[in-house]
Amino acid sequence: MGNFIRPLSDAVAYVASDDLWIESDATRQLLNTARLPGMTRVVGMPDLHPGRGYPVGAAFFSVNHFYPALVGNDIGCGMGLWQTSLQSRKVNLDKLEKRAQSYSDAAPPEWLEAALPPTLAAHPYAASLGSVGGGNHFAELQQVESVYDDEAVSALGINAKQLLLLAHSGSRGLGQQILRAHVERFSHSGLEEGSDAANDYLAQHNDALTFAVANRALIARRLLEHFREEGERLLDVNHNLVEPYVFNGQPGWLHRKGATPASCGPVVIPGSRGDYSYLVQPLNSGDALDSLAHGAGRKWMRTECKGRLSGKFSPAQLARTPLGSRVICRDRQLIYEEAPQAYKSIESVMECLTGAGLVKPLARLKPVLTLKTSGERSE
DNA sequence: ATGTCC
Repeated sequence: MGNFIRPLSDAVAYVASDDLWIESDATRQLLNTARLPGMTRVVGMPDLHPGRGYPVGAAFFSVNHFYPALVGNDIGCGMGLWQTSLQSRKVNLDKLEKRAQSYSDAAPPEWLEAALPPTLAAHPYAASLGSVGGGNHFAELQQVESVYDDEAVSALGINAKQLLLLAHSGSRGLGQQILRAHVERFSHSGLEEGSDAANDYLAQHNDALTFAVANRALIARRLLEHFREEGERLLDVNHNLVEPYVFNGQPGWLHRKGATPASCGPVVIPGSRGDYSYLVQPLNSGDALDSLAHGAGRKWMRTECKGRLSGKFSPAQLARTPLGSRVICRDRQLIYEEAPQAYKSIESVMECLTGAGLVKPLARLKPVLTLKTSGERSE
């Protein structure tokens, strides 16, 4: 067990194995971030990779102060899973792909007007609701490929003969605006627990969490309506946030920067669009700050993907994956940035999580159709 | 990551 949770210093550890790809830049960022005042425990997940100053795929515990800059711009980013009424064996992939081509990521204003409750309709960022966005966000139809625990899978409300819908998105422009306003006043320094500035940030942050959960629900609702299917939400968890937490009996603040909570029941650890995803039951993981990987994690920087892949693959070729799934993405740059080759293998990440005793796999999910329909971007 | 720098 201890072999998979590896110490880097007194306060810092990371979950890894000999077969896992971890960039030295990422562990360097992990150690740097651990030096912030008040930081007492830092754990890198197996999907750890370098970010802008702070690494992605890690959990950070601090006392007395917390750090909005560490949470980042996408406050409330997370994963929602829906059971759909689409029968797996009846799916015609060509037809499904064609139907998805006519889906636009931005929700029509008249649709939003009818769909939003009054509290959300009045929100300044209401126009973003129901849209997936860019970067690593996606909506994906998945087939239940293997079930390892029938009872747990049924208890979640899953019908293994019907497709699942996984939505990965966040608070869109809202979180961006909250971070920008914070950094303008306080740069990257922390906020003192209980101060007016801290309470003000937390109020905005919590609004963004609610907004992000609603966004994922509206994405699912729009997609299900588009395919004329029914659906039911099975789970929804945030992996970018800061929350009160007690570590070794000491109250403080847990920052999740791409770190899925292990304390909210079963969750999905998604692989890249060309790889499997795993539905898992989290196990006790106080050593890992009650956190899990939030995906496979990047292997290549965004800026190097097109150069490494465009000579070998056309965008049309990358719209079909090794597992037979289809990808809808109108942004030619993103097709390369989000290619399966740019990500670690999900098996290598899962080996670390199971090896460290952090999860029990419940089912393996195979991608069928991945949607990333954000608009054209030239270069 | 982003109602993304016009």
